[in-house]
Amino acid sequence: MGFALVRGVSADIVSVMSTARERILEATEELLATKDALAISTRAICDRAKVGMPEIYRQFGDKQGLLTAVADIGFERFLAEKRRNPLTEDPVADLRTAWDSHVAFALRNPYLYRLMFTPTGEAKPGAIKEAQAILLTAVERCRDAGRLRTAPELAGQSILSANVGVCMMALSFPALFESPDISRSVRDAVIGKVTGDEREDARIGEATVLAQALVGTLTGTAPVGGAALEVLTRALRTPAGPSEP
Amino acid sequence: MGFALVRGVSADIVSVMSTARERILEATEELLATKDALAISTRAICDRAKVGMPEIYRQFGDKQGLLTAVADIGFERFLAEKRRNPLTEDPVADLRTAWDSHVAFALRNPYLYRLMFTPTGEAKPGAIKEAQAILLTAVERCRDAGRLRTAPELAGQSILSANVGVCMMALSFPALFESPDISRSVRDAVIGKVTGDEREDARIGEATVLAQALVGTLTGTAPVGGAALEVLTRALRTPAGPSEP
DNA sequence: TCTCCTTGTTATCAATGATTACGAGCTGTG
DNA sequence: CACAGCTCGTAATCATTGATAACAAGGAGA
Repeated sequence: MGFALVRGVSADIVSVMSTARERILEATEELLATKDALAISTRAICDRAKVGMPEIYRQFGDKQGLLTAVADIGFERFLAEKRRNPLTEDPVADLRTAWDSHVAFALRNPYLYRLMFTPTGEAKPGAIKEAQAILLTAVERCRDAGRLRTAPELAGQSILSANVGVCMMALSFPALFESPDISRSVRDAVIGKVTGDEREDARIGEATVLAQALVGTLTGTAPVGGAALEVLTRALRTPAGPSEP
Repeated sequence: MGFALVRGVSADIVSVMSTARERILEATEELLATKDALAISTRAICDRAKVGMPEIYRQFGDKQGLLTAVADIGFERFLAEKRRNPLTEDPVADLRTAWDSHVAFALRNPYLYRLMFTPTGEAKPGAIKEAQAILLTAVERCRDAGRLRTAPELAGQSILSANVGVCMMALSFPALFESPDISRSVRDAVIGKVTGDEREDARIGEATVLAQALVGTLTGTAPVGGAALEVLTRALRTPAGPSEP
């Protein structure tokens, strides 16, 4: 507790000669591009940030504190990247592109990603809740479009868990698990299950209506009409049948 | 390279006064029950194992080497537990119980699990391939039962990735992600997608055959026969139609 | 000007991973 | 039996690293 104030409010020259705190964060991020978080020494950070060792502890209290702050910044980038993805009129497709952008981020920043999603010790980055919130709104767009089978919270948690799993395996065992096929497979499975697979729904729907119409007509209990008639006429135009190979 | 031999072949008294190597491994596992792997000091291991510091380096060359060996032993336990699961006549249900046993293991041995599935640095435990192999045979049992839509390798990789993701999120963010619902949701999504959801397949299959028969009959291009006839008569016996609410 | 706060420097501590040197004790061979 | 060779244990030592303490420099505001 007790974050040091940044020299009053006169943080104008920041972009030119950034404050010590920012330089430390930046240096840590740069080192994270090549090394694992725990393999980075505080001295290396201080050298690169041109600050003395005590500065880290004055600013972040702890190495853990510094790493947690870096993880939060990582989440900020992560979420900013997701927010840049334009929303289309198909919320389910938007879920899929969000998944792909998640995977791309992980593969592009492996060490940062591990720091963000597998924190060590007690200090968890708080920004994960924000990620969850964004995912939740994306899922709720599906619900509002009538394309959700599950509770939105559960859907979001499921998607995020599976997404992280694909990334972690790709990072930990790249030789065995770094394949776009795996990502696509799991992605379509989870998203498909949660939102209801469009094509299958359509096939089930059409075929079911058709069958019901047939039964109704043959048994004389219900005449063919409405939706059943539409499907029936469409089926008649395509002699191969409503199902595709 | 160059694992030290264990004092000839006279490793009989092992259970009474175990060898140094075994004591070190055992001590590390015990400490892993409460601490993270990187938070364990080699001295603490040596104290508990009643060996001197050089013994670790003589046996494993490195702290990494020791941790990798422990991870491999962890995989051994992990796989032994899976092998104990009896196989039923439903290979898909077996996949689900394997998933659940995986999650249970992770929650029971959090630090060991993290060491196994998110190794740091270059040393990866080789036993992950064994885990993959076991999962592969389980998947192939599904294929042999005609219950697989995907290539077995891809199916196995997908299931394992998603399974690890659920566990890692539960361990890293227990407050937000340690819920059996999430595990079940992702499990059924991935396994269902890979093996084909039984009920949906049935519905699609029946309805499609029925529709094709109808079209064929009405257009005169193909008479109703064989499977279509069967489905048709069954449908006629259940006026509510083959689909359920 | 004087004082307070921030920042930078140096030195230092304790813990830790890793290694060397050396000796005790057992094993197998001549 | 004696000797060489190996495993194993002990102690001392190094370099690195996380973390602090002590103190000086320097600017902002009363």
